Amino acid sequence: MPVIEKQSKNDPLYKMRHSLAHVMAQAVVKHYPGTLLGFGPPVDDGFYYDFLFPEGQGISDEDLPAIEKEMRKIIDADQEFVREDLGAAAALARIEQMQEPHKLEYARELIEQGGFDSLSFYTNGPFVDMCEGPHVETTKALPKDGFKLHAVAGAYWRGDERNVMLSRIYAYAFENRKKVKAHIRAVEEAKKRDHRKLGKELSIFVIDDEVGKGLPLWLPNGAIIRQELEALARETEFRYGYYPVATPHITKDSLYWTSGHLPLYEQVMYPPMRIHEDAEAGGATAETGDGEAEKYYLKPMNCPHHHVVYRAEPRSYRDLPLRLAEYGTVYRFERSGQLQGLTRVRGMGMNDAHLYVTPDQLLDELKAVMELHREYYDLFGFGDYYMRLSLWDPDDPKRGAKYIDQPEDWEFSQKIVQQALEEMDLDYTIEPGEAAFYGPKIDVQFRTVTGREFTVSTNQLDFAQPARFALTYTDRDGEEKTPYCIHRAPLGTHERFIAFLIEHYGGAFPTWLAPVQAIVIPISDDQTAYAEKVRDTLRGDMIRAEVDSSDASMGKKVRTHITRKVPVLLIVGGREAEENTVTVRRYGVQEQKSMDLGTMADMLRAEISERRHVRDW
RNA sequence: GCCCACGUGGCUCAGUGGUAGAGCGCUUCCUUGGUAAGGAAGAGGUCACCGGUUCAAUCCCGGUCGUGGGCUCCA
Repeated sequence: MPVIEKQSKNDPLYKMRHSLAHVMAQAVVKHYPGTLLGFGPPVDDGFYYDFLFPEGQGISDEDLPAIEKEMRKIIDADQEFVREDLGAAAALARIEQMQEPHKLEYARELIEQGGFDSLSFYTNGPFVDMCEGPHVETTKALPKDGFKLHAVAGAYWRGDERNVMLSRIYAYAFENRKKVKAHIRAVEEAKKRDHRKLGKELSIFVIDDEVGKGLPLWLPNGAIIRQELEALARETEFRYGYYPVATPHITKDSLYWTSGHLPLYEQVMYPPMRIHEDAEAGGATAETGDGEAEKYYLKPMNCPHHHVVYRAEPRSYRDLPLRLAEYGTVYRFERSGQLQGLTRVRGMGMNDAHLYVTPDQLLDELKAVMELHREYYDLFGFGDYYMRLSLWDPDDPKRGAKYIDQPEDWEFSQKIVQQALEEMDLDYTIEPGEAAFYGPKIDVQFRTVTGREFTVSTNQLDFAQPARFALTYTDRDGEEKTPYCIHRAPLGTHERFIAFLIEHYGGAFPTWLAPVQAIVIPISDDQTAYAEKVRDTLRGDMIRAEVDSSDASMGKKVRTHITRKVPVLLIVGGREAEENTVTVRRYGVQEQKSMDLGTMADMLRAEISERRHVRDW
């Protein structure tokens, strides 16, 4: 079964990082007496530890070198890691004596709710920590130059913002100095592919204060990429039997009461416009205190509107599955600290669709949705992603508040979603308790070049919303029945998806997506007319071609357009003009070839229309 | 929103308690050049914004806004 397994704790790197975290904590407590401890686990590229500094004290990047120095002293001191197991009562007494309130809280939870009857402690030198281990034998086994403290960040105790905010110190940690250096270099290297940097260099988008944070403006280059993606979706969805719909950006509050987004989702929605139709003034005026005003919200999701489209006409089982698609623009009031380039924005164009299906169509439709993902991701050449199956948690004491509490619906829908994944032979992880409130989810996870994981596509099997909207179809037995709804968004949102495309290709887009597909470079002004003819020939084939008629030198022009990652450079001099040919220099290819203009145009057109992501001529 | 850092011409970044500089880009001129920077001249900044300290602030202090790294949440 292709379920992805989590990493082992006995991994030597895990032990080393975990032990270094203890060493760092010891160093921090020595420098800042009275500091309290939080958690300090290993992470993918090192470790962190959370601290609560004494009142009035804080820490910043400038303090890190001193802590590193202290850590090296501890490593040199060759402290032994000694494990001790204490029964519940003794363990609690021990922690109380340590005066570590966070550790105490966690220990109580482990004992009272986790059923632990003993807890383990690790001591190295003067430092004791409640910890399940394992650790290295002595600090001497730790690489003195294999770590680098690199960031200070705030982190709420237990990740809950109602709790106190701790100071987290992050460190990179690897087997040796060379590997740390290599990692830091890789991080620097990755920054060059960051979509924010390339987005600026390649004039794809801007985010301007005066428009609003999280509200990107698409420059012509970016708008072209959006159009190409929409064309791809339109064609693909047509082949898969979807119908397009279009719905408005703003909507009265009542729709969101029906859908259940109000009040549950309200904190993520822009506040409503309150509108009072003013007959005398012949327009609308904003109202504040008065209950007469109608409230309109910017839509945070497309599903309620699609449900209304479904409801607009009587439906028969013969109409199902009914697949309604829209690149709908939605707005979500994300907290300012969450915003990040194009990956986290407040206004976004979503590749959305809702599939209304009968129970016996569910499996095939889910599989078709998975196939659609595969088709798209193969087209783009994506390999580094995984599916995440989010289920409900029947053991959650608060499940009634978190989920529609209909166990038999959960059992049925989870089983069928997992079956679809299995039958499509996809790799996936299982995340209990992460489901949507109305059904299980399949998210598709990608990583940015800077290592952050994001959901690109989210898909849900919804057994609850159709009933809220009283959606029905007449079945063959004449009964009115409620359909299931599948939410799917394989291309996610334009914003996030294009961010990934920029990083995935390092800005060197496949020709079909490239804002400028071909640049014609005349060698001298004498060839301007021929260059324009070449350009116009290509434009006749709907190829985005331009002539560089600036008075820069040849070498300069070539350099400029390579820097802008234009897929095809066409050099035309006297010889080409005479022979009706072009000299082709492709991005990333050193050697060039001379080709007949018509032949070149045919090959380029084919590459674009087939949306090839490899350069094979 | 909260913690930490940062905010100098379009971009990348120097710099100083006495009101600013480079490279790239841009404009103009010369150059008509066969594949990753031809040459010259020029324009362009109330040093994010507001307030405070000071004889004097871009530089010091406070606040605001924005950006980046985290926490949480999510497409």
